[in-house]
Amino acid sequence: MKNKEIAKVFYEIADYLEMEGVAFKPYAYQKVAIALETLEEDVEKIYKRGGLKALKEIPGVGENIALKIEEYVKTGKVKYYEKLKKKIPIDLTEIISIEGMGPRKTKVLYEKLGIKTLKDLERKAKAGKIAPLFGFGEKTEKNILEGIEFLKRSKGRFLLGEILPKVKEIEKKLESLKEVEKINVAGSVRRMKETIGDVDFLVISKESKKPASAKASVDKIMDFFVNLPGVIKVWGKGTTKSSVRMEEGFDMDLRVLPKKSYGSALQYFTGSKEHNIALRKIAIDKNLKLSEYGLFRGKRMIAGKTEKEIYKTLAMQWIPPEMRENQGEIEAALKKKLPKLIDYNDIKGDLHCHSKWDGGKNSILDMAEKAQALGYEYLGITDHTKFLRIEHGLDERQLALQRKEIDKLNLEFRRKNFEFRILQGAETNILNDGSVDIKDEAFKKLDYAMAGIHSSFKMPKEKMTERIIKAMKNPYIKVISHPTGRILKRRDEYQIDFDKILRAAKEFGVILEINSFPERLDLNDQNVRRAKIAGVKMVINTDSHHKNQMRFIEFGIAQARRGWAEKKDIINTLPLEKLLKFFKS
DNA sequence: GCCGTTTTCGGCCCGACTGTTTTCAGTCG
Repeated sequence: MKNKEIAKVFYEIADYLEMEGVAFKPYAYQKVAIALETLEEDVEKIYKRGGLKALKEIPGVGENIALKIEEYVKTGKVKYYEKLKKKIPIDLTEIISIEGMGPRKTKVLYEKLGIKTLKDLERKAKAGKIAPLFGFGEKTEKNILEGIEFLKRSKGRFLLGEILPKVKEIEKKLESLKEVEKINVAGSVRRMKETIGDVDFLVISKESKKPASAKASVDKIMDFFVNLPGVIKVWGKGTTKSSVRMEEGFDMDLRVLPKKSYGSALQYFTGSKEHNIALRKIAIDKNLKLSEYGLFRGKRMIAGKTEKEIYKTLAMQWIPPEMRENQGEIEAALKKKLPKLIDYNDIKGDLHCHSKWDGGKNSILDMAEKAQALGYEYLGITDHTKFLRIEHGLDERQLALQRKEIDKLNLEFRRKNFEFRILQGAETNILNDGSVDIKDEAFKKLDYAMAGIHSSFKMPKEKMTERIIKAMKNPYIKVISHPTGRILKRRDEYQIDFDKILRAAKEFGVILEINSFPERLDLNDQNVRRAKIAGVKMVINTDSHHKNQMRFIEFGIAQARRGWAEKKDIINTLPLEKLLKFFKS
């Protein structure tokens, strides 16, 4: 699947063109990059099936871009892009990933100071060479250094959302080998942590009586692993462990294990380290020894074939991987008081989705059909409101028109006896003074409303907290979307007093969102836990701007589980009627 | 560079914020 690679090239072309000050073209390239990223079908297949003509049917693809896609499919390169890159040979993507740096500033720094990489940038900023430049200043220089620090803190880690699809794909391939009897992903991927360092696969190879054939079997698996598409470097290849680097930049390990200690190895390699240390202490207290090879009494192995067996032998409940952070889960498991976590198929509907009305990719009907395919009972359309002009925010008149469309679709569903309902919500904007940007009359006609911060992120803590709480007091606001505003690997959360926010949420019956978007995951696991303890209800949404993003719900559920949330804590596990009642209360 | 239920040419990408500009350019959502 080359869609993502080509999208990346187009994104970079857009940045380069923007750097050159070209008007409108960057927009066209960006648009087509987004279209490619969310395209379900392999663009290479589309080309092979129908040539340039078929490519041009992709929205945003015209004559020129179709030719560039063709060129990439055929040669793996786009000359136009190579030319741009040659003219200004800098690591553009890396530099503009710093908050506050864009293509134009990058160009100035290249021309005046010869800055090509992040390293150059850091050196020059530290030497105070940037502040004196025309158009720059002390503050810009400071922001650049802070931005670099922030990037360093999250460096070497990848978003779960970026990695998991790839991991699942590889897992499937390995699983289909006839030499593989069992395979699992361990490590932080299995714990569904928001960011991932590297990926660990554990495998049992098919047992054989003859040592020679057993060895051949392992060799086969290892060969297959180090030759997977996308492997750019093989760190090592042995009979029990192989290690590779993928083109995306992350490393993967594969271990082949004996059947009898598979459970203890899975437990050990799933971690977290802190969880394992605490667990081993419990084993020691019972005069046992726990390692990746098994649970031992003296020299005798008493458990290890499965994870369940290990926890059980330690007189504990089995602990879901998402909880294994030594944050109290071990004590709870010893007392047999683990919460019954929300399950991956407990969600009855997605209550934060955007449609074509506000510049999303799909019509309301498209989104509804996807929701039905996911087995949902309802879908909440929550387009942006008017303050957000760039997102084509809807005004009161457009909301009324949208209501008509939704009512019509619902009528149609009823006629066909579909047990499905589209709800009309809105994602309104919390303005600087805490008011929201649509009139009360418009709120009254909605099924529910959300509010979120989309501007002025850098307010002082007190003011920002007050701003959000004022919005919560608005009787029409039922949900606060992405409550802390963080963007992983890019931006910290805004300054808020989260305890105060929780108290207000409880007092005014406002629901906090767990936004499933891989870069957001906001609330994060820690805040989910705090909200649960405070008795604040939550909702797990995807914030989809395209129907294919609705699958992100998995990541939100995972964060909820990491925050110990149960079904009863999450309002969109409710069936439709109960949900509507809840919104009315 | 793309697109057309206002257009095959002329629109698309708006408004707030920030920092450094004394009247505005760059960045972000």
